Amino acid sequence: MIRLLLADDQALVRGALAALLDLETDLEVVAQVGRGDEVVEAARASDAEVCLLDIEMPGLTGIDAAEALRRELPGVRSLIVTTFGRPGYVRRAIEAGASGFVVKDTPARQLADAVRRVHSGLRVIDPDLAAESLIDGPSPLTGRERELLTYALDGSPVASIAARVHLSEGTVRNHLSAAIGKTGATTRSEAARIAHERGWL
Amino acid sequence: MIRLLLADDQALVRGALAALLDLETDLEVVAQVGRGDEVVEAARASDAEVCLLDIEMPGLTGIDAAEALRRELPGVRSLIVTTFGRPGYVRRAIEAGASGFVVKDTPARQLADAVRRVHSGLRVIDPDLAAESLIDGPSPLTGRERELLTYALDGSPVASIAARVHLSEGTVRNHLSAAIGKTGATTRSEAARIAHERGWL
DNA sequence: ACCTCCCCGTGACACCTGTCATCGCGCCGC
DNA sequence: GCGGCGCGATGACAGGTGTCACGGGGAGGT
Repeated sequence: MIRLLLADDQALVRGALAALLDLETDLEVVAQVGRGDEVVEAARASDAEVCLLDIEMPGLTGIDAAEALRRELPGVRSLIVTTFGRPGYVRRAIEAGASGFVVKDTPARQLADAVRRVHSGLRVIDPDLAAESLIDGPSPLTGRERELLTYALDGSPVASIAARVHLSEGTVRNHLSAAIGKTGATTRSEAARIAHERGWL
Repeated sequence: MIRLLLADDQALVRGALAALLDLETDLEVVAQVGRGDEVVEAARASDAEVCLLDIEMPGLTGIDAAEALRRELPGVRSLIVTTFGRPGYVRRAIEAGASGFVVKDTPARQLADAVRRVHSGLRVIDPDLAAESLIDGPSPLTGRERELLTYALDGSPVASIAARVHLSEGTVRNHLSAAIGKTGATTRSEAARIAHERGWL
């Protein structure tokens, strides 16, 4: 009997996944949480063996939760199950110690298998995503560029970004100009969108 | 026995919802599709009574699918089940003839109840969303403004938008300026983001 | 020590953008 | 018929934006 923890902020999806996995005779959902910062505690309390983690969650990212799990409960394995197959996510998930990475596009019947493989110590990574994350490599953005791009995501003017980070307007424009060059964009908001799609933020 | 059709582009979620709903003794999932433009055909072939429709799907929006269902198979009721509780979505869903609107945040056990109510002819609408969609009213955007905002969503410069719709650069700027005023934004990409969040696109 | 890279800043320049006033056209509704 | 409104367009202007050249400082590697 493999003991599972589910973490997804959408209650309906969480409950549905639980129903799906409980149909398998060798799997048992022993905990469900809706926030990333409740994962470690719930995993400890429920004595889970494998944690299915969504990435976009309040409190803590699924990737950060995987890292916390590796640190606090090294015996527990994590499997990232997410909507977005952003190449950068795969890389960061693996670096965070996750044992698997599947997108929510995969057929339902393959999920249980993925769980079993992860439980037995194997790595499960969506092959298309693995290839994609290899070809465009790691993020070329520096720390500042990444930060400023996240602030540019909503289309704020440079002046308000500069105020938020306590920097000169010129400096902000310089960093963003560099980011625009690295993403192949022509506008800061286009650059922000591209970086976001690739999981660089 | 209530006959259900599930439409969601994420295979895992679709399968999981099927598992969840099949646990109910009075419900039966008789069809599953991953595209909006396959809904009507599948509903007819499977003789479904209630259709659970996600909004964001390839081919056809869940809202448009609901409209097509009302036109082609008036006896079939639709229940929108979506990730995003954008106020404008609720309004458009109701106008398209949908009988219900729930977000994927709702507890799993309430979904089956929502299905039963819709099947019995009642309307099921998330109360918070209903209130929200009343207070900020219908979209104030004109057709052109809406179209240009969708092109502005990715942060394209005005010049490329103008080229795509075969309009003068000045005209595009005028329309976008109007949209910026109506959304309370200060930048076209901020306006695009706001309009998108409210379901005006 | 030297080089490289990231960070922060300034100044200047060309270009893009948002706003406004003003025009003409066509389509409704009253 | 006349006003209102959406649509397309032009011109002009202030201010925002992207780019480049050039500084200086600090951390890390050889």
